[in-house]
Amino acid sequence: MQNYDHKKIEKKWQGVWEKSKIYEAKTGGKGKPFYGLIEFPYPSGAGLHVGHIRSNTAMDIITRKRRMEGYNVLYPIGWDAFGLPTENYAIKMGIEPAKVTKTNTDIFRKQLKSVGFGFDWSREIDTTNPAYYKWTQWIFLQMHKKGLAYKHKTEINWCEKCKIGLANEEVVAGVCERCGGSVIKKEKEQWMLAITKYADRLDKDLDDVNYLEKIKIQQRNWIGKSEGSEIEFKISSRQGLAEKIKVFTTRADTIFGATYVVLAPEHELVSKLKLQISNWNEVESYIKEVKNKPDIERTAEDKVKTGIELKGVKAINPANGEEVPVWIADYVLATYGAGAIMAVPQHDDRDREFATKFNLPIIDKPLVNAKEITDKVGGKIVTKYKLRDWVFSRQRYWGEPIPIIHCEKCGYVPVPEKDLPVLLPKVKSYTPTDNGESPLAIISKWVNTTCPKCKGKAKRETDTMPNWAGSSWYFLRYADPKNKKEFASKKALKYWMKEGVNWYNGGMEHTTLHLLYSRFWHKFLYDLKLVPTSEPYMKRTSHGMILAEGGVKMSKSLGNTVDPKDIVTLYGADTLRIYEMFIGPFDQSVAWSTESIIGSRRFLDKVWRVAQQLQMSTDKKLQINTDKKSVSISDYNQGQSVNFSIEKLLHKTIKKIEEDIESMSFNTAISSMMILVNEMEKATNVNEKDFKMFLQILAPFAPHITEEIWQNLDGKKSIHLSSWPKYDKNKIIDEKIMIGVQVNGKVRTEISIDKDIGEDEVKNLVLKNKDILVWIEEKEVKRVIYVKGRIVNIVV
RNA sequence: GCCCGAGUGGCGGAAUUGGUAUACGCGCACGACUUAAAAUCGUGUCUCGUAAGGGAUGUGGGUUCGACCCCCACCUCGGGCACCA
Repeated sequence: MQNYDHKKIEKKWQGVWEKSKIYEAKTGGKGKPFYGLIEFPYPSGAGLHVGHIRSNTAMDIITRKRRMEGYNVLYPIGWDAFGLPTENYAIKMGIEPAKVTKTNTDIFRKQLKSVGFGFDWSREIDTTNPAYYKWTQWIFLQMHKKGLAYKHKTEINWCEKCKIGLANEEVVAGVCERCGGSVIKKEKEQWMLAITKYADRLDKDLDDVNYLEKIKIQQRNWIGKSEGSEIEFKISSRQGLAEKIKVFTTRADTIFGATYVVLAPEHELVSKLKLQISNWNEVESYIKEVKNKPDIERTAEDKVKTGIELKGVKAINPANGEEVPVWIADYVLATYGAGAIMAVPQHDDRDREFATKFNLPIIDKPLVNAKEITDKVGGKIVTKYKLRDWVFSRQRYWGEPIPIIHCEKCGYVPVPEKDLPVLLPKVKSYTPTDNGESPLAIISKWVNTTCPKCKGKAKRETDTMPNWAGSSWYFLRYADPKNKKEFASKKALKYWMKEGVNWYNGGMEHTTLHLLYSRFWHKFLYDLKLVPTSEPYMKRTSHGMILAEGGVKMSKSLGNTVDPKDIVTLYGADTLRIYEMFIGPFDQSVAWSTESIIGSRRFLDKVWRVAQQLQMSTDKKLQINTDKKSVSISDYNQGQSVNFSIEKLLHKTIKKIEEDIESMSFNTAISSMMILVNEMEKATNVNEKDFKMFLQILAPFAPHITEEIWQNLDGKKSIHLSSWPKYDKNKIIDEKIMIGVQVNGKVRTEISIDKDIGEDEVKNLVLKNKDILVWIEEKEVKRVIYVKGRIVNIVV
C-alpha cells in the first residue's frame, strides 16, 4: 500500500498545474465570467503570514467551486509593493528599494505557490513596476484635469520621526500609525484629492452593493453624513458691522436654548473682527497656543475644555433677537460644518461642560420644529460629511512620482501623457530631508526640467503618492495586465468587470481606507466612461485575524509568529489549508494552535486510507472478474445495501458543502466531510462513484491529495476541471426520522416515526409510549404540540 | 462617550435561526495491536448522583408549551470611531 506522501504529491501536481495552465483565465473564454479577488499582499521581508493563507484559501475554495460549476474564473495575484517598510529597510541597509522588493516578491511567490493556490500567475502585477505605475500616474492626471487633484496649503499632520506628512487616516489617537511617534501640525503645500465631492455617492451607493453589514456601517460612519441646518447669527448692529456668523446644527429645534456662539480658533472671521475685540492680545495668544498644541493633547482622554471670549463682540440669536456672547474654543473644529456652532448647554454635553466651566447661562426653553424654525430665521437645510479631502502627497522616495511640473510662469503643469511614466530616479540616500522635502528634491538633474507649455525652466514635483494609490485601481489592471496603450482595454473590462468584481474578500482594517479610496477612483473612472460599473465590487466579505497561541497578536517582536513553510513541510499544504479553514468561524479572529493541526492531517490520512481500501477492492473485483468471468448479482446487491446509508449521507454532505462554501462556513463544511469520511471508513465497502463525488467536494479545500487519488482512479483530466457534483434531492430525504418527546418542555424520550406521518398519529403514538406514560399518568394532558419533523411537547 | 460584534466543556468551536445543547476536532483516560515506542483502531470524556433523577450556554429578570436563540437591565472581552455640533 502506498503511503500518503504529501511532499511528493504536492510538488508533483503543482508542477503539472503550472505546465497545463489550468488556472489561467481567458478573456472571452467559455462560461460565464467570475472574478474572485483577494487583497494583493504587501511583500514584506517577514514573508508570507498564516493570515494571508486564511483569506487566500477561502477565495481559492470559492473560485475552484465556481470553475467546477462551469464559470470562467479569474483569480489573480500581484504585489502592492510601494511602502514605508521597504523604504525604511533600504535606508537602514543601503539597498535599493527596488532590489528589496524583488527579493521579497520572489519569496512570496514561491511561498504562495507552495500552498497550491489556483492563481492565474500570467496576470501577476506589481505596483512598483513602471509599466504599472504609468497608469497610476495617468489616472492622477485625469483627476487633475477634472480639478479633483489640487494643491493646497494646509496644516498637515507631520510625523517628526518619519519626517512625513500623514493623511488623517494615518493618525491614530494623535500619534503616527506606523511609528507611534508624536504628530505635529505643519504648514505645507500638498496635493489633495477631492474625495469629498463623491461623499454623497460613496454613502448612497452602499445601498446597491452586497457588503457585509458591518462593513457598510463602518464606511457610513467614516463618511459621516449628517443632515442639519445652516443658520446665520448677525453680529450685533450696534457695532456697525455687516458680518454674520454661520453656524451648523443638527438641533435647530433647540435654538431658543442657544446662549452663546463659538467659533473655531482658526475661523477667518476672528481676524476680521480684530478691531472690535477689546481683549485681542489674549485672543491672539490663545490662538497661538492652540496651533502649537500637538494632536495628542488635543484629543487626549482627559481633555479639558479651553476657550476665550471675544470681548466687545456680540451675536444675535435670530430666533428671539437676543444678544449672546461670542467665544472661540478648540472644541469647535474649523474643518467640520461651518467651523462655528450655536451652543445649547441644556441639550449638548460639550456645551454644558464649557458653559459650566466659564459660567455661561444654561437655560431650558421649549423645543420647536427644526424645519420650521430654520425657514423662519432664513437658514437652510444642508447635508454635511465628516469625510475630508485626501492628502495625497508624501515626502518620500518609494512611491509613484506625482507627474506634475512646476513652472514659474505657467504654474502647475501636468506632464504630457506621452511622457509617462515619470520614472523614479536612482538616488544615493533614501532618507527624507530635514526640511520636509522628499529625497528626490536633492537630485537637481532630475528636478530641473523644462516646462511642457512654455519650454522655459521648470522643476518637477518631488512629492510621491501614498501607498494607497496603486491599490486604488489594481483590480482593473488584472483584466488586462499587459496592455501598453490603456490601463485596461474596454473589451477586457466589459468582460471581467461587467458587474464589478464578483466577490472581494479582505481585512476589516481596510474598510475605511483602501475600500473607500478604490470606490472613489472607480466612480471617477466610471464618470469618464472608462469602466462599466459605478461600483468596483459587487460583494465584499471579511476574514478574522489569526492570533498567536493564547490569543495575543502575532508579531515578530513577541517571537510568536508561525511560518507557514514549516507547516507545509511537516504536514503538507492540504493539511495547512484544511486546518486554517477548520480553525473557527471565518469572519472571527481565532488563536492559532499548532497542537490541533494534527486533526486536519488525520482527516486527510483517513481519506487516503479509504481510497486505498477502495482501490484494493476494485483490484479484487477485477480479479474476481477474471476468475469467475462475472460478478454475481448478489455480490453487487450486498455492496449496494452496505452503501445505502453512505450514499444518503454523501448527498446530504454535498448539499451542505455547497451551502457552507457560499456562506463561508468553511469550518462546518469540513466538520461534515469528517463525519462522512468517518462513516466511509467504517463501511469498508464504498463504491467508486460515490467516493469520487466526495473527492470533488473536497477538492477545493485540499486540491493536491484529491487530484492524486482522482487521477489514480480515473487517469484522465484534472479533478479541478471536472463538474461540481449534483446532489440528488430524493436521496437526502429520510424515510424514518427520530424526534424528541418532551413533557412540559423537558425531553423524556425519543421516538422513530415515518416522515409523512400525520399529527394525530404522532400524538396517539406518543401518548401510548411507556416512557411517556410514567410522566403523564394521573395528570391532565392539557395540550400536545407537534412540530413537524422536530419535536412533540406534552403539556400536563 | 458613541457604533458594531462576541460570551457555550480542559481548549478551538457546533446547534437546521424558537424545537432532542455540547456535532466535528484537539487534549486527556482506559483498552487493542507491538518486545517496546510511534502511528493506527476501539471505548469513554459538561456537572452532581450508585441509581431514579437534578443542574448547566457571562449575571439577574421577562415572554413562551418550549429560549444559547426574542425582550429588559447589568457584567466582561474584541473591533471601529472619537470634542464631527
